[in-house]
This record gives sequence, C-alpha cells and structure tokens, in this order.
Amino acid sequence: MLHDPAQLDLMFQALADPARRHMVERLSRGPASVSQLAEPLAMSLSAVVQHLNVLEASGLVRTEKLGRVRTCRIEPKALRTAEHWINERRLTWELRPDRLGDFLAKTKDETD
Amino acid sequence: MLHDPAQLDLMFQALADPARRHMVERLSRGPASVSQLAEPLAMSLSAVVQHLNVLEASGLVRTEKLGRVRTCRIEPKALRTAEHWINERRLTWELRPDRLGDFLAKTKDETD
DNA sequence: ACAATAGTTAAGCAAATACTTCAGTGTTTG
DNA sequence: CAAACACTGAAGTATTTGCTTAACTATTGT
Repeated sequence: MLHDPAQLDLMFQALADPARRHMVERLSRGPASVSQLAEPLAMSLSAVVQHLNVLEASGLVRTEKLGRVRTCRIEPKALRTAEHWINERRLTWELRPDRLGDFLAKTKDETD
Repeated sequence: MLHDPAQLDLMFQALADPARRHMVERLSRGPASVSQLAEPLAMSLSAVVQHLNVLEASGLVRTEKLGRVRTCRIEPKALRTAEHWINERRLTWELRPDRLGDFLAKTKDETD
C-alpha cells in the first residue's frame, strides 16, 4: 500500500478546487449524472465536464455511460488513500517521543 | 468546526506538489530550518522558500525566525482539518443505508 | 423523421504556478 | 571589521489551470 506520488498529486490537485469539492460532496450523497452535478454550479456544462475529467483522472470518481447519461460515483478507496497519507504524517508528528505528552493531554479532554 | 472553503483550497493545493509533500514529510519527523528542508530537493533555495510560503499560507506549516535561521514545524490541527473533510465525505458515502452491507462486509475481513 | 436531451471536443484566453537568476538584508563567526 | 551564512525579494519565463463559446455526436421521445 505504497503512496504513488503522481496519484497523490492528482488527488490533492483535484480536491484543491471548490467546484470539484462541491461535486465530490454531492457524489458522497449518492451517484449523479453530469447535468445533476452541473446544476448547482455557476458555470457552463463544458466546464463541469472538464472538472469531472480531472476528478476521474485522479481516481476519486469513477463514471459509467449508459445511453446518453454518464453516471458518476465516488471511489472511496481513493479518498482513503489521500486521507491515509495525511494521517500518517500527522501521527508521525504527534507520536514523536518528545511530543507524546502533549498528544495524550489533548486526546484526554478533547479540547482539540 | 465548519470547513472554510478558501482554507481547504490552500491546503489541498499545498499538498498537491511533490516537493511540498516531501517538506511536510520531513517536518513530520521534527522541526527543520529552510536549508535543511532544501537539502534533499533538486531546486534552488529560492524555490524552496516559495514552496514554504505556500505551505505557511495554507496553515499546514508554522515558522519562527530566530537570528538568521527560520525554523519550520508542522501544524497538526491543519492536517486534521484536511483529513477530516475527506473522512466526512467518505463516511457519508460508506454509511448510506443501501451501501451499509458492503461496508460492513469489508471492515469485517479487512480485505480492503 | 425531427427535435430535444445529454454530453463531448476544440480553440482561445487570462490568470496562476513553478521555477530560474540575481541582487539584496540581516546575523554570526574568525 | 570582513567574510561566510541563512535566507529574502523582485523580475522574468514557460507551462498549466479554469474557464468561455461554438460546433459536434450520440441517444431518446413524439
């Protein structure tokens, strides 16, 4: 389960845009067509398709075309990969011997 | 604990570059100076400073100057914010009533 | 068959990125 | 005090991004 730098580039880049995060957010509540994804966004359908291609290239979203409708869904495994990369760095820091005290204090009374 | 879109933009954008992830990775193992961060990277010190400014603007890294040395350290709270945004979307998807079966099956035998 | 629907593709453009080099600014050290 | 050190900032440049419009390709409904 090694982290491929190129895929991380694509995933974080994909998540760095508010329109694309909006699309991911929508898809987290269930599959949707391109037009459904486009509907709440203030931009052309063409722009939405381009964003969708970025998401698909990153692996965060998978799409499938049936007839004239392209149905999009989230790929939880990819989300998990991005999540995991961040989590590893955070824990490496928080579990350092000299920081462990701070960490335990924080997790105890959940002031964080 | 609402997610500020602009900050998420900056954080994911910051993480979308391999050099900046390398710097975060280094910093997760402990604080470092600018030159120490630059040492393993094949680019000018000036470029590294620019990357560092991106990281600092995103809130992922905090720096402090003492004498002529700028010491950089990771900001775990910011990492957690990014991590949390992804985690929320993934769980929203995985805990959908109609998907719950799949999710439970997967977490049970850890095939994932 | 015809029109409406759903999406795709290409071209073009302004703005943002990821560097470079070069010329500084303070800060230690000998 | 002078040289080395650790950055810092500005300017320039090539590439990438995030759109737009417009023309096009399939499907589906009447």
